[in-house]
Amino acid sequence: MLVVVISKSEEDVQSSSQEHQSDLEVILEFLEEHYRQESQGKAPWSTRDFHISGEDRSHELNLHGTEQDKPQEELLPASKAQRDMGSPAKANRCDHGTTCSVNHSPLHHSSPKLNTLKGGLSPNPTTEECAKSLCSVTPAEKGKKLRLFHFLFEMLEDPDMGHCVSWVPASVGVFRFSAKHKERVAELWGQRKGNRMPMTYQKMSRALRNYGRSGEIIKVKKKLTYRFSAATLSALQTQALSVKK
DNA sequence: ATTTACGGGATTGGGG
DNA sequence: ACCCCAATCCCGTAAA
Repeated sequence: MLVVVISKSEEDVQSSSQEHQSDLEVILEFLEEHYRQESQGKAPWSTRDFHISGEDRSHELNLHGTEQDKPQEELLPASKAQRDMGSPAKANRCDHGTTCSVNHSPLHHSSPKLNTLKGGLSPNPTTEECAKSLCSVTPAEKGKKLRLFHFLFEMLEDPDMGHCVSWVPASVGVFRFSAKHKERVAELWGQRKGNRMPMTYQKMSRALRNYGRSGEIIKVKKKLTYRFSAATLSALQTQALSVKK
């Protein structure tokens, strides 16, 4: 396992671009966490899952997270004005209500679907907390609220939101907010929750940090960057797949 | 020196 | 009434 990582590192050193360097840092973060969990005898994912499929996927992906932000920076010029207006979501892109017509990823309307993780939960039993929390969250069925990490996953799977949040290439489950549009994600989150007061990135990121305790989402030591735990991610992905079918 | 992002204790609110 | 816990508020600190 270490061998794989080392070879990856060398590759990054060779390419020596700053972006690759940053990704490497993220990967190292991931490794540390992995090691931590393993040393507790509770590795929630297999070495294979992490290093092979993860790395392989990274080579397939041709995206560059930081680049993604730039070309579309001005896509949402109205977002601030809309925030001031009070009920912006409906005017802007779909707030996942019943009347949206934007082209969506298959996951887009997943608030009801993602909320039924129970059915699609992967049989990965090692992280009991995660399994428990994911299983217990079936808001649509039970009338509970949508959870923040479901919402974020939904955003991440939505190509239309790529300029606000996006997966970090070459690192499994790691995602990054756009510095310019992070507030937009928070806004949408607040709207989805039906909050009276506008949600902000600051508040949302605090909620994100709270996930650190349960291990559902872990902060990466890099600006605006977080990582889904493997268990959470696989549960969400499994759910996504079952929704697709 | 200033701005932005992070960290975390305290509080709130909904569900069981 | 009480407990639990995710979400939110708020303020201090770190980092760019």
